[in-house]
Amino acid sequence: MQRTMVKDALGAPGPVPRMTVQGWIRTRRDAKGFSFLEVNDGSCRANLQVIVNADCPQYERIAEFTTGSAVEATGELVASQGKGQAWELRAAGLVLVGAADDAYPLQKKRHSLEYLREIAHLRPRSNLFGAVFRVRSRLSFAVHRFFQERGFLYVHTPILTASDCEGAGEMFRVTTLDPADPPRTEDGKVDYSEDFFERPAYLTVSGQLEAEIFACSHSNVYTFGPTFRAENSNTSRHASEFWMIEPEMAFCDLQGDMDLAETFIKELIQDSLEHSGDDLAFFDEFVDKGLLERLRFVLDRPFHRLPYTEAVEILKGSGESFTYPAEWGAGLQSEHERFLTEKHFKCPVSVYDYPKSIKPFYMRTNDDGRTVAAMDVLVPGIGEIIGGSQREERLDVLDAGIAAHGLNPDDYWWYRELRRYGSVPHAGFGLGFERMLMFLTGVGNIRDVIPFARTPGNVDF
RNA sequence: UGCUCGGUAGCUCAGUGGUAGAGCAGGUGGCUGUUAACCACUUGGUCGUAGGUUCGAAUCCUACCCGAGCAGCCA
Repeated sequence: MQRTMVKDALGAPGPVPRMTVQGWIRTRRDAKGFSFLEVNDGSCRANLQVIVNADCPQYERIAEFTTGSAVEATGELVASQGKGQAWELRAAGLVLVGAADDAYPLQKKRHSLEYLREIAHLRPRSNLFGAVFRVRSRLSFAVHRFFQERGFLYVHTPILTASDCEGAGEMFRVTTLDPADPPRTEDGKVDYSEDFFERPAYLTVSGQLEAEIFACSHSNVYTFGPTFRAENSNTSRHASEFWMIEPEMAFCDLQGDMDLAETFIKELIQDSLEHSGDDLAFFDEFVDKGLLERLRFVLDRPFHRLPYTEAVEILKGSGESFTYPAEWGAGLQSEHERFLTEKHFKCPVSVYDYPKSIKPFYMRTNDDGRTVAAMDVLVPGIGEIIGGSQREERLDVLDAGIAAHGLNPDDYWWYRELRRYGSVPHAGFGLGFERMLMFLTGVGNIRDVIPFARTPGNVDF
C-alpha cells in the first residue's frame, strides 16, 4: 500500500484507478444509501471528499466515522459529480484507524482563538492553524534559502549563556541548584560556584554578540533559533520563547544593514506569495481582508527611511493628540510608530540614528556624538519587526560606552578583543520570526503563530 | 507590572433583582450528490471561586482565580 497525500490527490492530472489516502475526518454528510467523508491530512487546506456507497463493506458502520476520527480510504479517484471539488475518492475499502468520540473538542464550526489555544494539541487540525503552521514551515525554509543563496554562514549560537547581552531584557536563570536549599557563601548569598557552570547561567536573549565573532571570521553570517525573555509582558506581540533571525555582516555600515533588512522582508513576502498562496488566500478571506493587497503593496514600494530626529519632528507637527507627546531623547511609543507607518507614510518605515542615551552600549556612536547608528523597521499593524544597528568597532569608544552604561569591561573581554585584533565596521539586526508571520498571515496574536506559546504563567504542552 | 473589558450548556453567545435561554455539537426519526448539508423532536447547567447585601442574586458589592485588549519592556 502506497499512501497518496490529499494535496497530490486533489492535484491529480486525471482519474486514478486505485489509491489510498489517510487522514482525519473533518465532517461527514449522510445521504440516502451513501455518505460523504471530508478527509484532511494536513498536506493542504482542502479536504478530499470520499464517497462511501452502500456497497462499501464499512458502510453499515458509517456512524462510527465521526468528526475527528482517523481513517484510511482506498478506492478510485474520479471526477466529482458535485460542485466544489474536481476530484473525489470512491471508497472500495475503508478503515477506522482511530475513532474519536463525541467529546472531540474541535467541532465543525467557528471556535474562538482563545479556546483553540487551550487545546493546542488539537488546533493544528483546524483550518486556520493548519494554514498557519504550513506557512511557518515554508517561511523557515525561505529564511535559510535567502541567506544561503547569498553565501551567509549559518551559525548555531549558544542557548545557554553567561552573558546577558545588555539591554535585551530579563533573563531566565538556568541552574541545577536546589532552590529550597542552595549552597551559601559565608555572607549568606547563594554560592553559584557550586552550580553546574560554576557561575550564574541563563537562557540566551540574543545570539548577536556571538554572531559578531563569526562575522569577524566568515564575513556574512546569520543565526536562526529560539530566544528567551523573562519579561512580564502581556501583549499580543510578545512571547517568553520566540524565534529570532540575526544576520551579522562584516565590512558593512548602517545603510547596508537597512538594505539587507528591506530586501530580506520583501523576499520573504515574495516566497510566501509564491509557495503559500493557498494559505495566504485563506487568511485574506477569513482573517484579514486586504492582506494580499497589502503584501503586494509592500513588495512593490521602497520602505521609507528617515532619521529619528526627523520622525520626532513629523510627530510633533502632526496635530495628533498622543497620550505621550513625542520628545527628542525619548523612545518612540507604540502610538508614534503606528502613526508613522499606518497613517503618515502608510508603508514600512525604517527609522535610524536614535539618541545614544536610549540604546545599548554596543551600537556605533555617530559623528554628532549624541546619536547611534541604530535602526528599527516598523510595519503597519505590528510595529517594530526588526531592530538593528551598526556595531561600535572602535575599542576606545566601545570602552567609553561600557563605562557609561556601568558595565564591567572584564565581562566583555572577548567582545573587546574583537576590536583589538582586526576590527572592522560591521552591522546586523534581529528579525522576530513570529512577528514576520503575523505580518504575513494577518493573525493578530503572537500566541497563534507559534505551535506552543510560552507567556507569563503559561508553559502548557 | 498598570489600566480596561470579560468568565452562563461540550462550543459560540443572549439574559442586568423575581421559575436558567438560543444556535451549533450530541441523541432519535426523516429527507436529499451533499458542501460548516437540511427538517422535526430531544438530552444537556453548582451561571469562574469564596464571602457579603436582599424576602429573593447569573444579575448588586468585596476579595481572589482565569482569559483578553491596551500600555511599558522588545523581536
